[in-house]
Amino acid sequence: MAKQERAAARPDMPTEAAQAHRFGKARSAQSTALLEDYVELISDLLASAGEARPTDVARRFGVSHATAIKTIARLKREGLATSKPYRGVFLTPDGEALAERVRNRHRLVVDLLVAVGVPADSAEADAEGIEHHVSDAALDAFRDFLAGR
Amino acid sequence: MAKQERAAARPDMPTEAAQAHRFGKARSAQSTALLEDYVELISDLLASAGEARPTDVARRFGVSHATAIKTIARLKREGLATSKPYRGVFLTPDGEALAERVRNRHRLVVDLLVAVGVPADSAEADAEGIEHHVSDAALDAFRDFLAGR
DNA sequence: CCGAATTTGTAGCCTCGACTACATTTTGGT
DNA sequence: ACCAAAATGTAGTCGAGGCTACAAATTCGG
Repeated sequence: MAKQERAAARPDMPTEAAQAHRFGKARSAQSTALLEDYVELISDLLASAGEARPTDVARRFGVSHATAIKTIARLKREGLATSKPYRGVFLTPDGEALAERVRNRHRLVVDLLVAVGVPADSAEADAEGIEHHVSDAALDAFRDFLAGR
Repeated sequence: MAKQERAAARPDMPTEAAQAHRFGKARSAQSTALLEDYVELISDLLASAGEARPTDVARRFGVSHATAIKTIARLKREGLATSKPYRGVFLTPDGEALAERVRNRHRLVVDLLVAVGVPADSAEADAEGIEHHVSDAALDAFRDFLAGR
């Protein structure tokens, strides 16, 4: 956290609001993280198996099928996926676009982690948690860093 | 949420279960992220102002005081903080130790981001979300990377 | 030192993501 | 073609984390 701005001398400064905003950002990112993961996995399943079934999704995430179905319902509510009863899940154009963005970002994060010396398997696992919190500015920096070496 | 660690890791764990485990890890990290942030902020307030009051904590995080008080109650349940009615919050030794670890990790992440070219203000904001998902292996790598350049 | 403002605490409600248990539909083997 | 197994869907519960509204304690200004 940003304790660079010392509060001792000036207890109530604009930095405080900025800090609150940062925390809010980090928190709300978490609410979309699940949807991003689902969309990415569904996209993968569609590409590799031709279909995405709730049970497969559930198994991949290590959750119960009921949980997967509920989250898929949320995806549908958000306009990212479609499905008809007992017929598998598909992505809307919006869903596909999101999947693509998420995929690229994930790859960039893994590459960056590996580039600074994180072991490949750790990088893969860490990226899973990190990727949802990386800003566009950071992604640009990652790209430049990876290109210029 | 995500309080239950499922999909136990075994040597013969198939890749699918490994993936499920990674996701589970990322999810459960979220559940501790809030506690880490609170502990760090309380530690800062205690150091800079001599006391940590629920209202200050709430304002810094941009949440209602009721939410802050509930989370502080959880901190107490987890053995990280203590408080008596109307008398501010204090950290247990465990809480202080956690705050110290979190502070160091945050600094490392910010330094790493800056080192790979992320603008300082973005780095500070991004670190807020990222820091809770960085493994020890990655932190070691970050340290080496920062040292060797 | 007393009443008003501030702080702190409590209660009740909401959504999300997880679970289990049960019901229903589809699919596959013989 | 049939029945059993697998997949899918539904219902109800729980804790975390958020909110508002209200109640009680503390602190401050006059």
